[in-house]
Formats: sequence, structure tokens, C-alpha cells
Amino acid sequence: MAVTIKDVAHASGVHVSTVSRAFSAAHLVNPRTRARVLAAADALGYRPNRAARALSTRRTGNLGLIVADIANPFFPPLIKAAQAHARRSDHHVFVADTDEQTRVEEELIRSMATQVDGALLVAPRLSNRLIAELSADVPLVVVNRRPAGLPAVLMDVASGARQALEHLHGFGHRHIALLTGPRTSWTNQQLEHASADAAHRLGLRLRPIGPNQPTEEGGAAAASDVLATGATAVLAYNDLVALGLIQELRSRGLDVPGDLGVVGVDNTHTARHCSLTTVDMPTAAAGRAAIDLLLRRITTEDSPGTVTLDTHLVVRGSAGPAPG
Amino acid sequence: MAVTIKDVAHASGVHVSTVSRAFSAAHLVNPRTRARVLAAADALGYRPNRAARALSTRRTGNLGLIVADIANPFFPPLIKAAQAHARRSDHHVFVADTDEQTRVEEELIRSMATQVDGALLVAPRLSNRLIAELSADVPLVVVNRRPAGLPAVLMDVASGARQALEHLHGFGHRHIALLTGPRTSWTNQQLEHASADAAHRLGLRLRPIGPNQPTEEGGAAAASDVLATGATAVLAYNDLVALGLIQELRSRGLDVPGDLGVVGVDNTHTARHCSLTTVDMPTAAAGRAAIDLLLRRITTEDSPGTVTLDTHLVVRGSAGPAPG
DNA sequence: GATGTTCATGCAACCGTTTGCAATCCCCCT
DNA sequence: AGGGGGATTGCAAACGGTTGCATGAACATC
Repeated sequence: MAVTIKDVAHASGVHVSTVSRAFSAAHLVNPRTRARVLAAADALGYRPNRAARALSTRRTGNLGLIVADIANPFFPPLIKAAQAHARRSDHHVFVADTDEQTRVEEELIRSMATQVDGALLVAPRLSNRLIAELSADVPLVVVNRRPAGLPAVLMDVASGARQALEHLHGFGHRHIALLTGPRTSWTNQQLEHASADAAHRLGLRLRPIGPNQPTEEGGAAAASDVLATGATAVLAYNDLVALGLIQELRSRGLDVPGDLGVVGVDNTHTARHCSLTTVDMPTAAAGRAAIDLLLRRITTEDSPGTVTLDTHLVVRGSAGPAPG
Repeated sequence: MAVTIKDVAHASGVHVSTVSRAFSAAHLVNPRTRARVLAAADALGYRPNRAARALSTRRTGNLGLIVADIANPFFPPLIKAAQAHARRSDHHVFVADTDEQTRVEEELIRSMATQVDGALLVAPRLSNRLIAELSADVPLVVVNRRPAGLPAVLMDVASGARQALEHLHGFGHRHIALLTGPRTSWTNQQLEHASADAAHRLGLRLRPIGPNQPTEEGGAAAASDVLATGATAVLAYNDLVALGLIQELRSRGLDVPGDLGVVGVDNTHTARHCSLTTVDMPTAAAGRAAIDLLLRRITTEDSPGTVTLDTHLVVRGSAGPAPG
């Protein structure tokens, strides 16, 4: 059996309420008594039961973190940073993977609601309406989404996309395919918008193709469509799509960047190794910022605003001079 | 305020205990009453409070999952599989990252102990003694470790290592460097052992170098030592190390696999894209198996044994014929 | 010496749910 | 008619903490 506050009280000859205060309201108990209590607690190996504490305080000390696909290398650095940051204020982070399914996402948020103080939705696929509805049950902060009234952390992919197109333009590319991602993804909308704008400004022909699955399979599946457009370069929704496309192109005997330039988005670990030119997303910073917003939201009732983080192009070897 | 069992009881005109039973012991309540209760619960949007339930049942419905570095691509597939599998039996998984620090690992296990029914330790860095001690507080299952008396899932890296050395031998390599990992890692011990055996059997010279950090930095840092040995091929502790080494070698103007062959371990997502020859680790299967063991351990008091999973070499392009 | 303050502690209710026990009702059997 | 037994439900005590209120001691104030 686990040792409880009662055992500690008995061992140190005080009432349970004094033990409780010794831990959570030090200034209300005599320093000598407190020392005695802490010593007893230590000797017995007492650890407060968070579930029990949650019952009276309505604070679990846990935070939820919901992602679409933990195996997508975009997420782990964000998760890691968020966890480390949350630990500093003695909060645990509960990570859940929705497998890109909105049904699962909703269910997870609902069933988390009772055991966390708040949750982070990273690149959610849910509709804004549903997110707003769920936020009545549990304080929510979103990353890469902009639902009315909710605190959000945004990675401004627009600036990165502009830089990417300028980069390709500088290499002489004039006809570019854009592999789009899930329609409900805010990032994807930003990307489409910003790319269209920049293409127009630079006099590029931009051909959107999609929506594609945000995975390697999605990229590979789009290869034929890309080739059919006659574009000389591709901007992909994310690194996974870019890498899937590259692999498929190479297996068809094409050369990247020789025959076709490819630029990704995310700057994942994998991109660094595969020499992929890509747009860097500040995932770790976003994770920390989101935790900050969430904790503020939970402790003070006011709803903090929106944090926007910059992105920028990282030039590597997957895009070069336009052929011909 | 959240809706509780009391509200449901009031709305459906029964006692709270009946509501409770309607949810958790259906056979004890009249079907018609039950239907009425469920309807009321549904109308009010009632969701049981898991923390409160945990208090009386001593079951939280949560499982812990502790990894050294969530950003190491080895882990996410395991985490994902474990989570999906646990969800089927209505369990949530609490993932925590120790940052490769044993102090943090111990602290995390301790503070998780009260809020989970059991925990999975994946490739722990803790000593066997400490793991045994902690397992008194909370049921533990380990992956890639073999502490006395604890259920474990092992990925038999030995068979993969043998295949890797045979593969290199077949390409004419006769002098091979082995980049070792953390000393407390069971996988590393297996790898060293199996490699030495296989090398002896095949008549290879095997030169261990390490311990190295199990990261790209670790691999890059070992480049000079590797070159100093005069080996023509390298077997690395994991893919990260292998990729870090390759990157460093290439930046020094060397060709991989031309000048030096490199083989990794893990078969991560990144390895697939970087054309790295590597030993496949069945991470998803291990995640599922570990959850099964843990749930069995929790529900029945007996301690199930050990599950061993096979590994095998995946041949790609980072190792070829020996030079000369 | 009566009164007021402050500090430290105990008491008991409460958080939301489960569960052993007791009470009631209905049905069947002799 | 009386009694046994199963089904259904209510009652109340936990589970491990927190917290508003009451109590009492020590001390200062006038």
C-alpha cells in the first residue's frame, strides 16, 4: 500500500491538515513543526497523490498535447520542448496521437478534459466550430490555427514560402508546382495564399496540386501529376511530402535537383540529412510559447492573445538552376 | 462547472449509486432504469471524472511511457503503436522524455507512480538495482533491457549485427570499426557481444570505439578515431550515429560508401530516405507487445515473462565493396 | 486585568466516484 | 399463509487530499 498523508500525520504526531499545509501552504505552519513533518514524510517515502489533490483543488497539474501524427518528424521537437518547459512549473504533459482522424481527435480531447488543466492542439484538423465548443470543457491553446477567441501560436509559413519562391525564381525557375496538404490545415491555407501572392508578384506560373496526404506516400503519389504540369520546381506542403516525391522521381530515373528542384517545409531532422532545401519552422520555440500561453490561460482567467513566429528558408541541395 | 454523477442522478430520479452502476456494472441495474440514466447522462453531457474514480478503484486508466529522447526517430513509431494499442483497452498513455539523464528518469518515474497504473521503460539508462527498487512503487515493464524479475520486450539486435557483419564480409571488408553507445544500454552490450562473436567467426578484425553519444554529434565526433583505425567499414550503435558520421566524413571529402562503408541500427524513417544500410528494429511490434505485458501484469498479479523479437538487416546504399 | 491580535493547529465538510451492506419488492414453492 | 430467494435500489463509508472555520495559546496594548 502506498503511504498517505495520514501515515505521515501519525508518524509526526500532528493532524492531517497540518501535513497538508506543510506541503502546500508552508507559511501557515510553524517552521519547527514543518521540519518534523517533512522529515517524517521523507523517512516514509511519502508522495502526494495527485489524483486526490485534483479532486479538491480542481487542478490536476497535467496538460494535454494533441498531435496528428507523432511519427511525423515535425512534431517531436515541439513535444520535447513543450514537455521540458512544462516540467519547470511542475506540470506533466500527456501526449496523444490522433492518427490524422478528426473523430479520434475529438474523442481524445473529450476524454482528456477531466484529467488535464488544459490542452494544446497542434495543427488540429477539427473545424473551428468544434474547437470552440470543446474549449468550453477544457482550456485550449492551438498551434498553427487561428480560431476566434482562442490563444494561438502561429508559425508564419508565409514569409518562408515567399523566400522559397524568390529562391527558385533566382535560379531561373518560372513554372512551379505547389503540392498542397490537408484542406483544413491552417498552414496549408497560408501556404497556398502566400505562394499565390508571391508567384503573382514575381511573375511565376504556379500550379497547385492536391490536396495530398501529408506523408511520403502523398508525395510519391503526386509524382505523375507533377511531371504532367511541366513545372521545373516544386514547393511541397512539408518535408515528408517532398522526400516522398523525391524518392519516387529518382526511382523513375529523374535527377533532383538536376531535372526538377524540390523545396519542403518544416526543416525536420530528416531534411537536414537528405540535403533538402526547406523552410525552417521554429517548432521548439512554438512548443515553449504555447505552454506559456496555456499556463497563463489557466492561472489567470484572461485570454492571452496570439504569438507569431517567423520562418525562413534553409538552402541546401535539393533545388538548383532551372534546366534548359 | 462540470456535470457530475449527482446531476445525472437528480435528473433521472435515482440515487448516485445507481448512476454509478449504470456505467460500471450494467448487470446490477434494471435495463429500463439504466436506459433512463444513460439518456439523462447523454442529455447533460456527463463524462465520468477519472481522477475521482481512480481514488476509489485505485485504477487510473493511465499508463506511463518513458523514453530517453523523443526526438530520436527510433522512439516515435514505438510510442505511436503503444498508444494506439493501449487505447483499445481504454487506457491513456503518458509520454515523458528524460533527456538521456538518469536523474530525470528516476524523478519522472517517481512522480508518475501515483497517476498511472503501470509504466513502460524504453531503453532505460537506470541501473538494474534502481529499476527493481522503483518497480515496488509501480508495475514496470521494460523494453530492451533485462532486469531480474521484470517482464521485458527485447529486440534481438544480435541477429541483425551478425547479418550486418556477414554482409560487410561478403563485400570484402576485413577490418571494421564498431561505434559503441552508452555503456548502460542493454542494446549496446548485445551489439558489442554479438559483433565480437561474429567477427571472430568470420575472421574479421573488429575495433570498438566508444562510448559515443547516441546522437549525430556522437557520430560526427568519432570520425577522426574511425579514420585512424584504418577500418574500411563501420557498424554504428544507431542510425543517428551513422548519419552523423557520414555527414562528417563527406564534409571531409570522403565518399560513402566508396571510401568507407557505414551500417546503422534502428531503420528509422531517416535511414530510409538517406539510403542507409541498417538493422531493422521492430519498434511498433515491441510497443504493442510491451503494452500487452504491462496490462497483463496489472490485471493479473502474475508476472509474465520475456518477449524476444527478431531483427534483420536492410540493405541499402551506404555500404558497398571494400576499396582496393 | 480585560481586551484584542496574531499564530499555529485541529475539526469536519467536501471534491466525484465506488461498493459492501441493508432494505424493499416481487415471485415461486410448499 | 408463510418463507426463501433473486432482483433492484438506496444508504453511507470509504479513497487521499484541501480548506473555511473554530479553538486555544502567547503576547501586546491600554
